[in-house]
This record gives sequence, structure tokens and C-alpha cells, in this order.
Amino acid sequence: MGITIRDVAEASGVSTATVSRALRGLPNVDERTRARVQRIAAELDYVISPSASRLASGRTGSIAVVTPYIARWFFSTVLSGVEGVLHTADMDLLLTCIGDHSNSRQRSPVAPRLRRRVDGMLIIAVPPADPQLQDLIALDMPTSMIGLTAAGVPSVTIDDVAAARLATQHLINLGHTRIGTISGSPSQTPFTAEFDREAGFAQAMSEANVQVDPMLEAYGHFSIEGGEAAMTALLTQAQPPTAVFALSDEMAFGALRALRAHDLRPGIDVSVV
Amino acid sequence: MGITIRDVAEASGVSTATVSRALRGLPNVDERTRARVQRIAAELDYVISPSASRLASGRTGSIAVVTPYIARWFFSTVLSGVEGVLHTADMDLLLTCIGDHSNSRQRSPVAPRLRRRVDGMLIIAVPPADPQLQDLIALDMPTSMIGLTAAGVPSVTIDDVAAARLATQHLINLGHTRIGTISGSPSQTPFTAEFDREAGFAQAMSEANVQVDPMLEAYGHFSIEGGEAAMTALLTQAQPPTAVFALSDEMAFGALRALRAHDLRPGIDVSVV
DNA sequence: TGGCACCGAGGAATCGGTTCACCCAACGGC
DNA sequence: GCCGTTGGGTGAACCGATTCCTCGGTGCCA
Repeated sequence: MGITIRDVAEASGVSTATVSRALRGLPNVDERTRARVQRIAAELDYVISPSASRLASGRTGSIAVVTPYIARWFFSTVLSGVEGVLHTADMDLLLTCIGDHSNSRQRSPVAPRLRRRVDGMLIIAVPPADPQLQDLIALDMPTSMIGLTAAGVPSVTIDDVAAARLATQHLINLGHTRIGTISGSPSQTPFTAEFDREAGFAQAMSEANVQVDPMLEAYGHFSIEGGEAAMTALLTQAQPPTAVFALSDEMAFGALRALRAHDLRPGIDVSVV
Repeated sequence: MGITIRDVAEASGVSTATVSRALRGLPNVDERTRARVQRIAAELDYVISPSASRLASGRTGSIAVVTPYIARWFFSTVLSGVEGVLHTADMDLLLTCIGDHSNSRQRSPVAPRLRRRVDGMLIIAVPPADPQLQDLIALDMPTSMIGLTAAGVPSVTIDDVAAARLATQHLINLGHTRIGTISGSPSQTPFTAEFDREAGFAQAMSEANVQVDPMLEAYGHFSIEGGEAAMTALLTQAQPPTAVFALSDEMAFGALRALRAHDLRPGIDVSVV
């Protein structure tokens, strides 16, 4: 069941080879013939079999998106954009979540699952230290990355070091001297971005000769709730910070929530970036 | 380039048929033979070609997830869960966004893209009135749905009518009489859930003989910002509501934000569900 | 001892396209 | 008038599995 290319070929009185070329827009086909084949294919409601096409051509027409999280703001936003591009490019998007450390043991490793299955992959902000990352790169297929960098792989990132420096400097310029930080977690393998942002923060602080008080470091686990808790912890200290540098949007958001709960006005009583 | 089943067959001195059976755990294979084949396959680092397997067997081992949005909280959360299940089931997840009305014109319709490509699909909360939905159902493949219902298709939903009734009744029991609503948008095609929640609200209100004031209806477009704006609009009325029924998490969240901005305490000055 | 069912295994057809090598007619230049 | 070229098209060999059918050998029962 299902119309094959052979049916189309017979119905339009040409060979399957010609049908294949006609439908894919390849040259060496008379335009009248092409039109006829296309019309008949449409009439028969013919849909090419991807499996057969893949097997014969070696191309899969699909790319994998590898990400550590799906349900977080940054990742789902990127994913949404990627889906749009691939959709208009008429490519399939294979979604694979690499899993974080808490459940990576139960999850089967992703690299073998991708072999011979996709033409390329897009890796979103996987921590550079993740052991699976090397296996992925070892697959040696067209790859690009968002939010992390690796040797020889094209990638798009924001310059986290520079951005963090700028943001920190902004706080310093405002006259703040007690600047706290809310970072992800002391134990988990850091993202490239996390690393860079901390580096930028440290740079700006030392350039401005502002002391970094280790008491003013809190961990927000990259979530809204975590950011809120971290901020609360910072605020209840003997000498609370007058400004806070959050390493992610979610945590900054949580920090703002904590501020409001303490009846402090963001930007006036305490600055948050 | 790439090890084929033939290489494994030759290396282990059996036929390809036996290798196929051995590796897939089918019966009629001597356990010693099976072990040897498995060992040799592993040594050769053999990976089955999905295209060939699909073509020969007719199964694709992958299912499509169809959703109108990716970057929204509800959708990405569901997606994340689905990915986990499919991952452990060793199935591929083909992500396809159906697109909302604003950009559905440029996007190619999804139904033809799915034919012969997946074994089944999972439809997440597509508005029942979406024209593409019928085409999808017409594909006549194993399907299940989350967050909407259609005749003959298994689906999992929360009972929105009942839940909304309960929530509204709760507000009424608290003694509120001026209860506002924040719904999505007056023009867009409603989700099933939206419809049901409004129905539940209306039911509870009429049962309790509480008037529904049309002035107390605002539209939050299912986003945090929209919810905040809608709440602000409600609060600045001559007779602001004492309770508000928001039709989605995001909008409720925005509403809370608006409350705080007006120095009102949620649950005390104004209730939000 | 003659069937009979069953087990392990192999041979070969098949899935539905893609593409290489070749073929034929028309055509232009000399 | 002959030859080289080129545009349109065909035939058939793949691509790499799956699976149906067949087959020899065993153990079991009558």
C-alpha cells in the first residue's frame, strides 16, 4: 500500500530514473516532461519514501539537536528558532536530550544513537566537560554549536567574558563596592558561559580594585527558585551586598522576586544585573 | 564506508539473516551463536543502518511530536517529558512545530512531511479548530494527544471544566463577589483547555449566583507580560476585582507581578488562581 | 522404524529510491 | 556528408537491512 515511484513512472510513461530527476529539480529533463510528471505525482498523491531515498543516496535530510535541557527558557527558545529554520529548509529535526548528571546514568549515551542517522548536529550549550561531548565530536560529522566552543567546530556564542565585564563595570561605576554573585552551583560541571562570565566578573573587579568578598557568593542552580533563595541568603547577611551579579536570566529573575519580598526596590536599594 | 551487516556476517561465519536475528534478540538462534555475533559486532563497532532497516521492515522507529509552540512553559515541559520516554524506548523524536496563525502561511503544512516518515504522532494542545489538525488525523496513524481531544484519538487531558469550577468556587467561598478573568485573546482560535476553563468559570459563577461583570474581563495572551498588563488594567478600574481567575500559569504569574508593583499582597488584598 | 514437529541456519527476494553508464536523435561546423 | 557534441532519457546495478521459504538434522512418539 502506498504509491511508489514506479507507479508514477508507469502512469506518466517514463522511467523511474526520469521521475526521480524530474521531482527533485535535477537537470537533463525536458520541462514539459517535468511538468507532466509533477502533475501526475500530485494526482496520485505520491509521497517519496524517505527510507528508500536515504538508503540510496546516503543523505538523511535530518539533523540532530543535542541539548542538556529542554524545558529551560534559554534552551527551548533556541530550540524553537532552530526548528523554524529546519522546517523551512525542509529538514527533519531529531531532538535528543543528553541529560544532566543526575540522570545521565540511566540514559543511554546519545552518540551511538546518532550514527548513520543524521547528516549533522547542533549542540546547544552542553557543558564542555561533559564526557558525552567528546563522543559526539568523535562522530566527525558536520556540527555547529551554540553557547559553547570546541576546537575545530563552528559555534555561535555571545562573548560572555566581555559581557560580564561590562555588566560588572556598570555596577562599579554606579558606586557599588559590595557586589555579590549568584552562580549556578559549586559542584556541577560548569557551562562554558558560566566559566566565562565568572572570569569577566573577576577581571572587572580586579581592574577596579574592588574586593571580592567570598561571603557574597551564593548559588542559584540556574532556576528562578534557586535565584530567589540565593538572593534571600545574601540579603539576610550582616553586611548585605548593594549590587548583585547573576549569571543567568532565571536567577536574576528570582533575585528580583526576593528583593520585592524584602520590600527593597531593584535598581535603587540593590542593583541586579 | 561503514561496517555493514555483511561484514559482521562474514567475520562471524554466518549469514546476514542470522546476524539480523541474533542482534535483534529474535528466536531461532543458538545462544552461543548469538553471543559470538554480538561480540564480533561490538568489536567491529557495527551500527545498523536505520535507513535500510526502515526500508526493509516498514517501521521507522520514530514518532513525531506536533505542537503549536516550543518555547512556552507548558509545551517545553511536556516535550521534555516525552523526550525522556522516547529516549528510553530507543525511539527517535521528530519535532515539528505547526506554527500559529501569524506565520502559518509561510510554513509548509506538516501533514505531508510526516507521511511515511514516522510510526505515530503525539499532538500537544493544538487548537481543535486548526485546519492542519484534520489533515494530521487524516494521516490515519497511531496518534495520541495531550491537552486536546478528538473523536477516536486517545488523549490525556486534565478535566479543565471541573478544575476551573473548583478554582472559581474556591474564590467564591472566600467571599469574593467581584471576580475578574484573564483570558488569552478575544480573537485567536481558542485551545480546548481555554474553552473548558471558561465554561467551568461560568458554571461556578452562575451556580453561586454571582454576577459576571464584563468589565472585569481582560486578555493576557498567555504570556507573563500579557498577564501583567491585563492585571494592571483590571486594578486601575474604578471598581477593581477582589479576585482574579487566570486561564494559564504564565498569566497568573504576570498578574502576581502586577500586584506586587501595586503594593498589593496576593491572597490578602487580591486573590489569584 | 517410519513419520512428525521443531530448531538453527542459509539463500534469495524484496523494500523504493538514486545514479552511473550508456544510448539515440538532432544539430552545428567544416 | 561526416563527425563530435549535447540534451533527453533508459536500464540496471546498487544502498543495507528484513523476512519468507527451504533444508538438514534431532528428538519424540506411535
